[in-house]
Amino acid sequence: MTPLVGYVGYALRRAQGVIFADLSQALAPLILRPVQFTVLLLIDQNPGTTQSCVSAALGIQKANFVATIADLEGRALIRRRKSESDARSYSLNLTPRGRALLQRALELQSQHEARVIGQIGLEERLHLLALLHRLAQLPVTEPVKIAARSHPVRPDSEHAAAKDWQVAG
Amino acid sequence: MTPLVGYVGYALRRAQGVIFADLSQALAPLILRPVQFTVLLLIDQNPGTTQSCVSAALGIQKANFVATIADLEGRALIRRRKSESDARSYSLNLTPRGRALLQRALELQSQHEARVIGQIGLEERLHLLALLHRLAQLPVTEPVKIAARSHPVRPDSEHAAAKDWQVAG
DNA sequence: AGGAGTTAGTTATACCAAATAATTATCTGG
DNA sequence: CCAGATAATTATTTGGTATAACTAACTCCT
Repeated sequence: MTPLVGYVGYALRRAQGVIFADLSQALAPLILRPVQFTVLLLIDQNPGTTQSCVSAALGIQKANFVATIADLEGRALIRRRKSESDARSYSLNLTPRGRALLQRALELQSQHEARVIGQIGLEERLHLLALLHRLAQLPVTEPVKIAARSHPVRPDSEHAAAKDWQVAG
Repeated sequence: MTPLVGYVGYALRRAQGVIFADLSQALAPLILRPVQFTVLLLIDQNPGTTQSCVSAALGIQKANFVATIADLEGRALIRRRKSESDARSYSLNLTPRGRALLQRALELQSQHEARVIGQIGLEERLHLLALLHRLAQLPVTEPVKIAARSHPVRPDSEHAAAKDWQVAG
């Protein structure tokens, strides 16, 4: 029933879902989601960076990034201070607590990568990363949105719900 | 700013997004989304199949599949008939119009795959598919959901500055 | 034959991620 | 100094997914 396995798009989607689930599971004990982990990591490696920088690096719109950063601050994992050089922006740093949590997260994440290596091997993992990197460089034309459906489910149905666009993070 | 490229999860996510966008774009002239394309393809290759079969094959919950199938039927691309052998289910088939559209979609999709090959080459594409297949076989423990944020934004945030956001509990 | 339990399809609902637009405060370049 | 750009925030909308409940029809078991 699934001759789709021969399509790159489908295979990518499947693999992405599995890997994401595994990483989510790995970080769950820390009450950290993958995106939160990467935010901590980026701040750690770029002390004093700003919300705009981090969100841009992750491809997240700054508006949607506010709640994420506010949560991490609320958990005392990061600190936000008015930037000296630019009063509009905040400079972000990890708190000692954030650094400690990141340390534990990195261990869990390396166990996750170890599972990946268990599936495909050390050398093939590097090969995969190279291939994915090349794929990601395919020129992206501006995403044209298609209406969820051309015809209402039921003409008389008030708000026919249900959508069919895939992709999740 | 992105040392994340060395992580399989991140690289997968990026590549998946780009490839999905390219396929979406490719199918846009037909007002077909990737998932609709795959539904048509599966029905074409499994004439008389049911909604449950198709939705299960695609990993979509049957409840969320209703609107998708209703739309395709509304566009006269598929036909739904009460199954003879099981009056609960519908048997699905493409209409001539659906078959014609699928044909055009397949051409556009093969152009899409050609672009993929343009990025990584014919042989490497097969290699990639094999690697992704192995990744997808990583045992998935039941996805443990983590709350989007542990500390919800204040409900009455009319005059709430960022620093006022509270730690819930 | 007949009821218990199951399955196909449907509806309604809730949740969450992402996109958009508008606002305020601040910076920068001519 | 002012016009325009930028950082952060808020509110809102949209789209995908998950869940529960319901109806109708099937299966199995005795």
